[in-house]
Amino acid sequence: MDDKKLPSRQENFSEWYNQLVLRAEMADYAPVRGCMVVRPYGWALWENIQAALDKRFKATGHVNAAFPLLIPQSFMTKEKEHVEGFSPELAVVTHGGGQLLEEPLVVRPTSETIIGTMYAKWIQSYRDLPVLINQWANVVRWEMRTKLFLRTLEFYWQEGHTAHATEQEAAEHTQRMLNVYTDFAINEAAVPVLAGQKSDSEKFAGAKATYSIEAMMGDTKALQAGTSHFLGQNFAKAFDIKFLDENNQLQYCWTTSWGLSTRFIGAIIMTHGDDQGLVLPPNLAPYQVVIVPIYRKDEEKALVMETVDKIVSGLGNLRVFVDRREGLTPGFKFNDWELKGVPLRIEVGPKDVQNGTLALARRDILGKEGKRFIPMAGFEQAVPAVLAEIQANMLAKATKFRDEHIFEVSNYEDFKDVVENKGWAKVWWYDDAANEAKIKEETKASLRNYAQTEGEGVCFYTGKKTNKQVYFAKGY
RNA sequence: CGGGGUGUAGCGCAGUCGGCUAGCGCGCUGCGUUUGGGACGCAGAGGUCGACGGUUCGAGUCCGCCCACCCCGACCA
Repeated sequence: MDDKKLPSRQENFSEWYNQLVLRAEMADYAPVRGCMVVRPYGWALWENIQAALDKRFKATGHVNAAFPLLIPQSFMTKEKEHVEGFSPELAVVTHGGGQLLEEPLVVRPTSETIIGTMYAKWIQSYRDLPVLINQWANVVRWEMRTKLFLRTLEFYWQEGHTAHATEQEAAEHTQRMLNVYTDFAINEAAVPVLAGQKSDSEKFAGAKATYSIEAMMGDTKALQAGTSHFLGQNFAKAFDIKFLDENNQLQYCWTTSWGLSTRFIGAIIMTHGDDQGLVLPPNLAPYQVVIVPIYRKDEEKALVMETVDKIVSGLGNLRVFVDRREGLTPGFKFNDWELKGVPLRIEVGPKDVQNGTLALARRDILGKEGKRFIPMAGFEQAVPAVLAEIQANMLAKATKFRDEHIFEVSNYEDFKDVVENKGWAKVWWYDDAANEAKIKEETKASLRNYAQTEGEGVCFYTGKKTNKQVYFAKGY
């Protein structure tokens, strides 16, 4: 850990990730197995993710609320598939106030049941619909194997829960929120994702249909980065969520739920990070710009800091951090902020003050290539412009990488080679849960989601005609 | 739950065949010199060697049991 350099992604991607998360001070291991502490720098990134999503939720008509952490155990058993899916991973509270509880309480693994219960109480008429509520919350799932951000016993997320009068409206809303996630991932996080429906075997416990956004990590493994579920009337029936329609007919609601979690931080790290550390997209980075002042003597310091102050006030709308730490060399600070992934570094030294210039160093392009001097005059426009370039470049780079690692194959031999050594396989697929399970068993690759496809082809596995194309890949 | 690994200073590690005062690097504190790509000198602080039990004149070291964490597999946002 005290080695200056990280392990390279090439030689050990997993170790690279673990050390990076710790050393960049994103998170730390908690005293309880499988739990993590999200450190201030990691949480600041999460806050920016929250802000970007929350803005989009509000724009699509949602309001925020908070539902309780503890759920009566009996609630979890009301929807058949939901129980089966979640019972293995529930944390259960059996005692309270020193007494054995009459009914155990589960710590929410997700909130469909408790929110469904409340919706049943609140919804009477079609005039009450739709109900569009989101909550920012923590949830607990007792996972066997954990990894910082990607899978921990407790994690933070948002879960949206909506109730609608018609099937079509609920189905459209499921799609709308999937689009919101896609837009967020691409335009804020610069994480190119493929949005599509999950196979039946991969769908949410209790859903009619699950949709996901799938991202490709730097080791070409797939990460489910967000999900949107069409719940049909499953939960409405289990929790008695009913309304009277315009014709005075009693009907069950159609509901949806959708979530995106702190796992997304893992997606950002593994999509953009390099051997030098994190590379954070300007739109979400806790600090968009770090200024490293360079000086030797007090006279120089005074001059340099005067310029630094000018820059800070000139960049009032940006998240700027000035590294005022004494006793560290500029070189150390450069490396330190590169590890932390700050998109743009501004160096201000005596020579710059004298020449009326600033040195800009881009995080997405290391070394001399990414370093250039700009005139002090007009930096207020130049700096945001560079940030926009970085944002665009990061997306382009990640998209190129992803596209270069997706291969269309038409037979099982090629398929195995691709998912084992090359990346994702895009194939024509005739739905068959047994075959899907067999492929997963044999190759470790899972069906990520259905591609947006037109036309017809021949299933690579069965040779049957089909109009569906899917992505298979090893996943996190 | 299976397989592998690791527990010695905040972090990373060494500690030989059981031996006397438990060491190294980084970090940390103080002072000075440094500062445009991971600075240096000097002086310091910091340890129930994961826990329990055993063998022994003597245990970080040997034996037993337990615990914790990490990695790889079966499940998952």
